[in-house]
Amino acid sequence: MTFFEEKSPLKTKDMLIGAMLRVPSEAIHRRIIRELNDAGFTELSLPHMAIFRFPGPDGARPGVIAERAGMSKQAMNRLLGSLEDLGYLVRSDAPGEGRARIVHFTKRGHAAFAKAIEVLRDIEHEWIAELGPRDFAQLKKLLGRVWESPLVR
Amino acid sequence: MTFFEEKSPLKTKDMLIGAMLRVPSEAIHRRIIRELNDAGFTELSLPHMAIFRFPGPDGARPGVIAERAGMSKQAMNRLLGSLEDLGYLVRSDAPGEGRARIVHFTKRGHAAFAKAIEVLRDIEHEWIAELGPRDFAQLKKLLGRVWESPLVR
DNA sequence: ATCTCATGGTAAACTGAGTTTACCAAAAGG
DNA sequence: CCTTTTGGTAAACTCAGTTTACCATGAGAT
Repeated sequence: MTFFEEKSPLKTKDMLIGAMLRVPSEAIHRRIIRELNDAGFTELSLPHMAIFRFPGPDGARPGVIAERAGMSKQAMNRLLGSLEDLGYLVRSDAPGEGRARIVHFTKRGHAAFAKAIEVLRDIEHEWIAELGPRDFAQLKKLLGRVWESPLVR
Repeated sequence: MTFFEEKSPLKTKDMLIGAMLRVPSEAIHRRIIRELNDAGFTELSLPHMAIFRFPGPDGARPGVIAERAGMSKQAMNRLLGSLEDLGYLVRSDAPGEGRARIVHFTKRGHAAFAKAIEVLRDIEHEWIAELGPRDFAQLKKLLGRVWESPLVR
């Protein structure tokens, strides 16, 4: 029996905003990884998503990517190293900027990132089919207002 | 410079539903842990949230809690063990149900869980203040429709 | 010019959370 | 009874992330 098949179903009216955001967010997360794997990017796993997530690492410096992901430069650097070994990206020197380096996707990296966005767009279409285009647009608009507010910092 | 102070600000119109759900969701997550810690529940950390999250572990069996959290029984059992050591809960035999056990909050566990819900309610009030009660209700309604749909499975 | 400091990156040791593999105990069902 | 199913537990292993430490470059100060 899975969580969602329990005897007394969980009522959305009892739910607070935390769970209501978390559950679909995690579902999307899992789906992206699965579809990426199915599409041939088999080495990509959950931690790599810290790199692939919006707005993507291309053209950014490792420290900035780490900061976006909310993790240490060291951890991020290791992740980047593994993705470099796997041929998804390269780190090259940023000329005339001291020790700074810049991350660039390889062809494979671009392909994977494009696939992730494609999956996300598929998901949006499914949500549109479920909610209707009007309500989906409204949902995104409301989430956009949350994003732009100080609530999320 | 933090992520949110970048030169060219990230535009919500470029954003896909994944990031729009993930970012506030993670912000809420971090906030709850921080406030729990500040309120004296200093030992609670991110992994424990797999237990404290809706609908809470009280009265449930370890396997069910594991399933809800999407992790193995073994990992969950270790987490439960640590929370038992910390005095947040007890696992007792479920009489007449074989090897089954039942988790119950202690006083401290109840207090922590209540605090988490309180923080969530505070957050909801802040969102209401930002969006207005009408739009916030609309947001929750839309997320509720997503929850009840097959999209999230 | 050179010294000092700030910045960005890297490396190694440690920690800790989760999976895999394996096993035990109780009930159910032939 | 013997086998299967269910629920829980334990130990070894893996791996991601932090802490601690260090190196290289450029900028500003004296």
